[in-house]
Parts: sequence; structure tokens; C-alpha cells
Amino acid sequence: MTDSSARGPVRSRGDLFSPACPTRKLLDRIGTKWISMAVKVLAEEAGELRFSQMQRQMAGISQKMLSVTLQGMVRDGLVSRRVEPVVPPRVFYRLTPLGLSLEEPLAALREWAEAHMPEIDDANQRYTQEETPA
Amino acid sequence: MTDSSARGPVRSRGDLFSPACPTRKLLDRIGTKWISMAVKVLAEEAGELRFSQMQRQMAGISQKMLSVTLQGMVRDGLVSRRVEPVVPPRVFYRLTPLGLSLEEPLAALREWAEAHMPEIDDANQRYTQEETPA
DNA sequence: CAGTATCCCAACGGATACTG
DNA sequence: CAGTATCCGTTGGGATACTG
Repeated sequence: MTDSSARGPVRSRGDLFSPACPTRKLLDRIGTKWISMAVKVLAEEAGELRFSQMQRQMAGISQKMLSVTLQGMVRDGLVSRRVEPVVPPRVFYRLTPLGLSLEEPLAALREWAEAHMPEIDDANQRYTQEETPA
Repeated sequence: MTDSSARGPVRSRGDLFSPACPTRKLLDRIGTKWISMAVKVLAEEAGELRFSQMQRQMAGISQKMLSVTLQGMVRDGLVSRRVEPVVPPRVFYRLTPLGLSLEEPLAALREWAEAHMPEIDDANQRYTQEETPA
């Protein structure tokens, strides 16, 4: 349920630190691993992908999570959904321009994560080491 | 996760799509709004901040969440923690070089969110509109 | 095939109270 | 001041079963 007074006077741009700032909630929506993977998969395809294709490529995602993730992305205008009304049905997903524009910052974050994974591992190692002296 | 040893170093790099890929979990850790805000606050300060100062600047964060967020960041080597052993104690947090390097991709994501907030609002509006024709 | 529905457990996260 | 501990409601997310 979105704010009833949507588009209301909130829109306090430039102030991410206000609890009322909607950007804050948005950050938590788009930063998840499932969104990140979905955008990546669809961006690499540069075209449409079917539900089952996506599930196959996003190894480990459950049917439920792929479903709710895609629904949310459609809602937010990140992907478009096209149904071929045959039996059995074929449903195709494609990034919108908006969704495509999200790939760049997400890719940066993904790359950071991959690049600095070893350092973070090491930091964790060191941390648990000294906190468990004997 | 049956793995009892704190954060199993599977280290299957290069394949974000493998369920075993640790980068996946990392993405969900660093992409949260609290991490994002903490990094931003500390990066803007370009120095140290005390616990209470951070809580004041990160409006709306609870004591608990700031605590667990900072603990996680210290464990991951993103921030360093310095205690002045006086009474009452003073604790200072500062970004490590690693943490500072995270600011760039996170800032990109934040900026994307702010920039495209209106479009996402509109998409949601349109969505709920057509799904609730009246 | 592409979902939806249900159950159920685990993690998130606020509120409050207590402590070195 | 800077936490920790506890309680507890909300959400995330897997497993399974069912349907158009």
C-alpha cells in the first residue's frame, strides 16, 4: 500500500536523512541480490527472457521469489511483461529503459563486491581470530 | 545455513549466479539503506564520528540498528572503531580505505534512486490505477 | 508453462529496560 | 555515553501443492 497522498508534499529531495524520505525505502528495494541478478540477466540478454529461462539462469532462486521479484519490478516500471496467449502460456520479460538505466549503478556495486570479497573475507578472519583468543 | 563456522569461505569467484557464490550474500549486506547512510555520513565527515553523532545524523535509525550495523561494518573491515577510555566512554568510528572505496558505488545507487524516484512513483500510480479500475 | 496459495521458519527491526 | 539484552510484531524466503 503506497502513501495515499502519493506525490504529496513529502518529496524532500536532497535529504536522504529524513525518515520520511521515500528514497530510503527505494534503496532497500533495488539493492537486493535478486533485483541485482534479475537486472543483470536481463541486461545481458538485451532482449526478452521467459520466466523459466530466468529461473534457470538465476540459480538458487525459488519460483516464489522470482515471481514476487518480477512483480515488484513490473510495478516499479523496471521491466515489462508480455504474454503470448497460447497453451501452455509463454511469458516474456524485458527491461524497460528505466530498468536498463539501473544496470549501471548495480553493476558498479556488483563489481565492488567481487573485487573486494577477499579483503572482506580477511577482515572477518582477523576479527573472529582476535575475538576468540582461547 | 548449516555451516556453524561463522561465514564459510567457499570462494567460488567469478560466478555470481552460483548459489554458493559468497558475493551474493555480500551484495545483500552492503546494499541496505543503513549501510548506505552510514557510509555516506562517515564519508562526508572525512574523519571520525561518535556513536551519538551518527545516530543524530541518521534520523530514524534505532540504537539497536546503528549498533548492529556498525558491528557488521567493523567486522567486514569497512570502519574502524576507537575507544577513548574515559567516563563516560567516547567511541569514534571512521571509514577504512576499504569502506571509503564503497562510497563511490553506493553514491551512484543513491543518486539513481533520487533521480528516478518520480518515474517509479508514476509507474506505481499507473499500475494501481489500471489494476483498480473501480 | 507460469504462475498462485499455503505453511512455516528465520531474519529484520522497533521499543524498552538495563549496565559499565 | 555507548552500548547489550529481551520481547515481539513484520517481512523475507524456502517447500510444497495446486491451477489456468
